[in-house]
Amino acid sequence: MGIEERRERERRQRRNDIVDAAESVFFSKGYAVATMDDVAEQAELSKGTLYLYFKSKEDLYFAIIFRAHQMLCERFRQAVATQATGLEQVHAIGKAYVQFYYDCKDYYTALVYSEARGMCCEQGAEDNQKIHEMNRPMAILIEALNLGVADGSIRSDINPVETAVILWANTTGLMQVVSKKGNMLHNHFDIQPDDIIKAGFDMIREWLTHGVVDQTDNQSVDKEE
Amino acid sequence: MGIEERRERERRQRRNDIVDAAESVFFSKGYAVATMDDVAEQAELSKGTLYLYFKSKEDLYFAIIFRAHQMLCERFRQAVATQATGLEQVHAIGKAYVQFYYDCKDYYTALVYSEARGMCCEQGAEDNQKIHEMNRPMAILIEALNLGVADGSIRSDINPVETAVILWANTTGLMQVVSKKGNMLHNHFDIQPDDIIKAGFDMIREWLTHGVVDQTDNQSVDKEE
DNA sequence: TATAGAATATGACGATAAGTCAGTTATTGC
DNA sequence: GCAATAACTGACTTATCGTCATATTCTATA
Repeated sequence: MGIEERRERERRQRRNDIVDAAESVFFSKGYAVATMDDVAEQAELSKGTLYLYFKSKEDLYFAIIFRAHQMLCERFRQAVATQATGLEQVHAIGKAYVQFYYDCKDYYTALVYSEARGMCCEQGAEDNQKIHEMNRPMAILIEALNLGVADGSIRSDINPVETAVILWANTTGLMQVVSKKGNMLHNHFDIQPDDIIKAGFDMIREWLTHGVVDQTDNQSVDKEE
Repeated sequence: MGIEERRERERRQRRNDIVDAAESVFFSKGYAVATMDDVAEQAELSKGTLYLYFKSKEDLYFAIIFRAHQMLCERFRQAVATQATGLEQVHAIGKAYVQFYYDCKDYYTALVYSEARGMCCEQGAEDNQKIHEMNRPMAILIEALNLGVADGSIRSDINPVETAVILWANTTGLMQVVSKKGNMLHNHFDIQPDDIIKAGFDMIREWLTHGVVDQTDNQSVDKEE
């Protein structure tokens, strides 16, 4: 009997509809200002029903954050797929993160919110499935670094896991600064956000290739002394 | 007549007492959970009085954030004062930031809150005095980088302002990751937060000194090929 | 010293919004 | 058709921010 299955399917669908409504409301008014009544109205449901599917307003935001993670992951996967060497994969991941910021500011904000809350480890995500899902970006980065060390495009004296954490930290920090202080940097110091991002990426690339012997291209290879 | 002056002094004192009370309450219960009634009780004042000195709960938190900025600045100044070369000054600033995190977790949290809100430029700080004060850390960093380029301890092909922004972004990103995901990193990837911090600093140092000719010490100088 | 007026402080109250729950409606199995 | 189960509702409770009419304290002056 497929009734149970259909019920389950409809339940998932309804849940999804609620997240859609929440997204539209949270993104347009802002999470803090938006109310659960707003979401209920948008979803054409009563407020009580929302609480049958999500245990709190923040839990509902978690669902949006999870979507953001999945979207980012998908972009990372695509970025990696287009590049042959580990170094270029790492670079492509970084670019994908920046592009994600420009394309999906609201999802990016949700991601930052989750990082600021220290999710994807202890609270919020009870089941291991989600924990794994949320560490996926890091895993992709580690893979790319491993490949880079193996194919010789990245210096071999690094610890891929440590390096992945550092690159992740650098990139998120960079985007955080650009997104929150971009205007100030422009007004007070007369520098363009894009230049900052480029310089940050150059630094990483230079460091990752420090001491690497050139093979195919002569791009960003050390030539001193 | 010094009455006006005394009034002003007492007003400042009262304001300060309120911030003290708010600190004790916000830090022990957490900003989100703490209520203005809690603060009022701790300050031995009525809630209404709080609003004579601060226009909102968040405004009161701003005052704490400002204290945090001042403390961090002071530590940066001291860090710089103990070092002779620009490179070591930069390193000392980074260490001071990490130490600030370990010594003053609550103030650090307040700082992160302010950065996440994109303060120290548009909202929150109306007067230019405070804006300047809150960009001070960056200014100190730029100074150190300029010195480093001048004294030859730092490579000369960098833009000090851009570099300061990048180093700031890297370091805040690093500490953010360590503070929010430290446990996860330890449990899932078996790496120590301290190792991450060290590796991140090593990367910066190596990059800053890339191509620099050794002079007095042989620490962290390029020696490949 | 007595008092008008200014500065400061109070706490009950209004407004808003998260979260609950007793009751209603829809669906399913028999 | 009907009992049982699942899904849904919206009025209500609770919590807390911020306000404001009122009260208190302080100061200058007669």
